[in-house]
Amino acid sequence: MQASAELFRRNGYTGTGLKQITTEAQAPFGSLYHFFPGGKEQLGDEVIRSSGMLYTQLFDIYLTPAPDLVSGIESTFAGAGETLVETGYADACPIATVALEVASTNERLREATADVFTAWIDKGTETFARFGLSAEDARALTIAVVTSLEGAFVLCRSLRSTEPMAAASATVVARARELQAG
Amino acid sequence: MQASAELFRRNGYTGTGLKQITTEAQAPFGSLYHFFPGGKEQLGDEVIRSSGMLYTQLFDIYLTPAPDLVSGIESTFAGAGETLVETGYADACPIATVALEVASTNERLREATADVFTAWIDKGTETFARFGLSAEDARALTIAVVTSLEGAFVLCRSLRSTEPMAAASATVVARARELQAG
DNA sequence: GTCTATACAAAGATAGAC
DNA sequence: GTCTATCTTTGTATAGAC
Repeated sequence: MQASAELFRRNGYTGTGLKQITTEAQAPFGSLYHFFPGGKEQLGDEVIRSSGMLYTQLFDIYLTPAPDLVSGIESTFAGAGETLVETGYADACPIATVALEVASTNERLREATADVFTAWIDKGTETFARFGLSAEDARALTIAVVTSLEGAFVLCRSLRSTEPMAAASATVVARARELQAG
Repeated sequence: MQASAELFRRNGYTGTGLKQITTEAQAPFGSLYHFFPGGKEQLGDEVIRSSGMLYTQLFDIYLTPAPDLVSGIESTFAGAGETLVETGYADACPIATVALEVASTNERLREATADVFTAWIDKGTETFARFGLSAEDARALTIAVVTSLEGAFVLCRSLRSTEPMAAASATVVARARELQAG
């Protein structure tokens, strides 16, 4: 399950074989179908949900303890950039690659990714509201953070540079200042 | 080639079979290896570059003729949102899915996607500079546009909603205003 | 030179031995 | 109940008929 998340994140859903997963996890092949009778799709579903939900806590790590909105956003993007560099631009969003792969091809998995993004947005909205934003503005800013992060991951991983992460950070900060000014 | 681009965009690189491509294109299987001796990787390389470079002209369509920076950006995001809705959230960026899939698994294709993004950034920087921004600011704003679009595609396709596109648009507009004010 | 037919490996899935 | 061995399909790639 841990190994699956890692492989899906780096190689995608269609790019990861079940044999590869059991080999990596040092588990016998048959046991996979014991724990996941629904096969690859059930495994994918559960991996998306668990690894996605795990990321919800990043809001608590980076944003909740921040002294103000702007510094919270800046440290979030800085943290994402560091992770990218430390892992050789491999580890980024746990579900982005899979989300794009399945969006038009597998409805069950598409819904799983949608549920994860929805959870992130709800959590972020709640967190940003504590900084004095209206519910509407807090939601818009959260979506801005998530979309900018996701887009930055695409460009950073392709270009092997953190420049897009910095540009994305400055952009969201500008929006945060604008919303905070009212 | 046209059919390949369509399939790669919707199903990804690993998710698209060569037989699927020749069937869709109503071409005999053998002819694929006649035109692409390098097999799937060469085909992928050429599809990424050609479909990616084709998108460069979107800068000329949406941004160049715009009366000002903000309305140009707004019409770009609005256009992306319309395309998404019209195609049932299938067609978005021609290379995003593939870019994430190959970023850590296929160096040749990763470079192809990087070359495309670099071309977009250079083209956008040039376009934005005409609106009076410094080269540095024009580049930062271009990267903001591309990352926000890419991230919005991820969320919009997963959630089947254009809300992220609207949030991304407002965010980039805020940054554009900030840069223009100096 | 085009294309059909096939080779060979790897995919997902299952049956049956332990 | 766990896992090995196998089945079927699908993938990429190629050889050879026309």
